[in-house]
Amino acid sequence: MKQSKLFGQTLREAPKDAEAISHIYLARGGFVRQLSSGLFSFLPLGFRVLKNIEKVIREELYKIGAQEMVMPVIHPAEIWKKTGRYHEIGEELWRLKAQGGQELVLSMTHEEAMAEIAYRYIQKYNDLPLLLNQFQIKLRNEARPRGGLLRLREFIMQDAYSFDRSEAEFDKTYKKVFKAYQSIFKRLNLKAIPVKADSGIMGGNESHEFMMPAEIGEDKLNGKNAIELGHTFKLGLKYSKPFNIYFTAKNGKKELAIMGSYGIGLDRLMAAAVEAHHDDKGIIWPEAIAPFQVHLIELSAKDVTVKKQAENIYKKMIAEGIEVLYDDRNDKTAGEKFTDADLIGIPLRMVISPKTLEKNSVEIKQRNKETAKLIKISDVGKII
RNA sequence: CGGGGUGUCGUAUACCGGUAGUACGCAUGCUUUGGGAGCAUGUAGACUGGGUUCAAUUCCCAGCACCCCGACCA
Repeated sequence: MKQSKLFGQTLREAPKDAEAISHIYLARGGFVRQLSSGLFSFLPLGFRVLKNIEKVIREELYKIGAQEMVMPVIHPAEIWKKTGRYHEIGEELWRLKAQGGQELVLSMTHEEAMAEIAYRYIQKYNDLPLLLNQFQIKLRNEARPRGGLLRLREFIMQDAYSFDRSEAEFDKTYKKVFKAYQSIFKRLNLKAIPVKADSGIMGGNESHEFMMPAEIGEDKLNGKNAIELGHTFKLGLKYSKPFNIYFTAKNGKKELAIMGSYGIGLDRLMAAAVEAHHDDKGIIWPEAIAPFQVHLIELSAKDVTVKKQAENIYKKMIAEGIEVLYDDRNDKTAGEKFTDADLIGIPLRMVISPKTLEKNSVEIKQRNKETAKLIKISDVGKII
């Protein structure tokens, strides 16, 4: 991607409403744009991060056999009445009506919608165990959205649902997802401490929250603030019963499937990554989710050779499938390019200028390191 | 939902009961290019409604929006 064409703009000043460091940097870097309270648009840079987060989660869940699908965000109120949650949940559940009067709700989570599917398709012993996953919008009529992306009215959630034949089988599944979640947070270089939690309105037997210590967090962990990155639920028969999710066991008898659900908020995870990885100049993205792998910067002035070399390197990297943001802007000074690069936070910065070209080299610097070093242009391919 | 606060160019802000200013951005030109460049010329703004007043962006009231604290929270 050529930066001269990149949609979005870095800002010297954060919008005055932004208080959370993640909100400030994501807004200043041109990753997101607030539409309204708790509602954000993702600009190209932010969207790339979001998609990378999705990719990491997808890979880890795929490893444990999750199948991906997707369900609607508008549900008939009927299925929420079936479990009683239509009346248990207050204003946070958005309710609306279709033409003709059908009562609908906006999905704040998908247990009901999933149970409705499971009821139809789970029939025999061999249909289980089953683990289904989706990335889908969640809508919650929050009394108070806050902290930029930390608490939203609309957000993208990875939510997986498991169905098992016995408690023992479910325990295995639960542990597998639990481990997958730990792998996900590890790949994002986030410290996520699992703690037993109240399952709240989700019901069921037990749940675990994955908590990341952070000053801005709104949850408590050993008396300190923390951000909830994910939540896993042992739902037991809470949804299986009202939705009659029966399978025929080996002995020919009908038995209820045991259900679990597992969720990670992608937007919040993105904000948490910034909260955990930044300095006073900007974001330091974990490699796994950085919007680009390499930030190539040319400081050519009027030196056409530098420009040409930069273009060459850019094209080579593209050809090799390296995700590179190429700062080809002619009207920006070195200082401004560096400042933008620090703010945007791509893990590896590569500078080519008359100075480096004299030595047939480019300068590389990791965003999280202080020192830069020169490498030969011919060796650029090996570094990445 | 209770409490508090704030609404001025795209962004951050200043001042003010009587002509709304600055910086950044953006545009054009010239100069410039290793840590947010210089000069010049442009561009663009008072949340909405009502009240007080000769006159309201400014004071008062209401609404709306946003932020913060709390309650709630998958």
